[in-house]
Amino acid sequence: MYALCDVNSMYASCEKVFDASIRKKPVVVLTNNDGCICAACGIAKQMGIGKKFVPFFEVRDQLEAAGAVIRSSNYELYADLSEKLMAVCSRFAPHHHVYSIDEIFLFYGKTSTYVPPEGWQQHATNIRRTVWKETRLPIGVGMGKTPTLAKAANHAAKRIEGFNGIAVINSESVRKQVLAKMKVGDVWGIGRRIAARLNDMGILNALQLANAKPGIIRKEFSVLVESTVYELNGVVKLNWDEVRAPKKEIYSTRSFGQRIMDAEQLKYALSTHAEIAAAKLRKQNSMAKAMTIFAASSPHDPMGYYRKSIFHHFAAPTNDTRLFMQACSAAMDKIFKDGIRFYRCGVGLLDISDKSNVQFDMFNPTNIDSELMQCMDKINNKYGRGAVHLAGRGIEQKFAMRREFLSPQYTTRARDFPKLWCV
DNA sequence: TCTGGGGTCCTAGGACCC
DNA sequence: TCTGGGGTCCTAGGACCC
Repeated sequence: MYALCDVNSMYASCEKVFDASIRKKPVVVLTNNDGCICAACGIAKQMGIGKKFVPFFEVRDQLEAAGAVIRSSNYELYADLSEKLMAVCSRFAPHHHVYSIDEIFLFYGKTSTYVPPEGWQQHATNIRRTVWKETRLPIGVGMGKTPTLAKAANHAAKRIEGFNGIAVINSESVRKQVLAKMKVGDVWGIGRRIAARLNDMGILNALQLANAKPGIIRKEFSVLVESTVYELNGVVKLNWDEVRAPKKEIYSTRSFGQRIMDAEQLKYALSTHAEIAAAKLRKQNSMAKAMTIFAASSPHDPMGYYRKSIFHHFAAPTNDTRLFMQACSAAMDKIFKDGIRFYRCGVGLLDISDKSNVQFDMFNPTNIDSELMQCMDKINNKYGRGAVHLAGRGIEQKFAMRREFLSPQYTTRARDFPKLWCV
């Protein structure tokens, strides 16, 4: 059995955890740089405001007229609450995999006969109640025989009337009931494009997709969509190891708070991304043998779109931030161009392999897992990202994010700790 | 002011080489 | 009858997810 737990409009819910005064108001959270809307609480959704990924400046007036509470992304807060959430959920199953900041897969083992003493329905209820009690985050719990069915159940838990946050697909009748009420585009792995083509073929809901002939789906689309068909029928195609497979590419990219036209600042930004991506790489115990480094103007820039990327090979697989930063410096000459209003930049680590499979290179000893990097990771994990960093990313960064509506750092900054007991 | 998210995986097609 | 390389590597962009 698989379970998927996820938080209802995570970012908006997090904003409500420490601020009781906004719990009954429509809350809308913006993306980095206050660019777009990325989350809206249930109340806001009911009012028809807060559509995901609409540019903020286009709907600002409408939101203010509706009396919405507007917040910038307070990523430190969400990450911290996410960690607590994952700790609670993971207590309930022998295996877990954190899938995103607000989603966790639970796996109860291959033996399909296992049922918890209290039964699946009650088990799911217990997870949901415990999470609410210990974190004050509302979650939906979906369970099914495959990851895709667990996802579908989770969708039903939140969207289909009568489920109230919990859905367990453990019989044919429930499976059909849930899938019949689910639009094919809401199935995990079916995006806008494929959904439109499926609709043209007369496949409108998830049950119709489940009943389609796998061979035909494979021919029309891909092996991936074919796997989805099997999974909807309870046949596991995405086994546990695949669900938690290490990443093959790791990126760190961001748009700037303000446009950048200065070479030094661009280099600092790229170095910062190298640092972030490298830490992610080490966290999954991998090494990278290649890297892509890019910077670009805005696609909306009246001067025209400029984008330049540089591909860099390392002599041997590495996870050393210093080498990644050197590659960024070397790429600068080719990427930077005077007069370009740089809007975003980033790096990607490619050609990734597991650390344990990497050979020590006697001519290039920097590829070994250095103690310095391990030490940096330890300090940063304990005191927060950037507690220590290499000088290459600059002391004074001028491209900080725009976060005009930031809530207090309730959990990560001493002076912002909630003081509700004084009220 | 004047605004437009971030991450991962996959692939078509161009550049380059022999 | 008509046609005329093939392989590798990188880049840009699409598709999907949250």
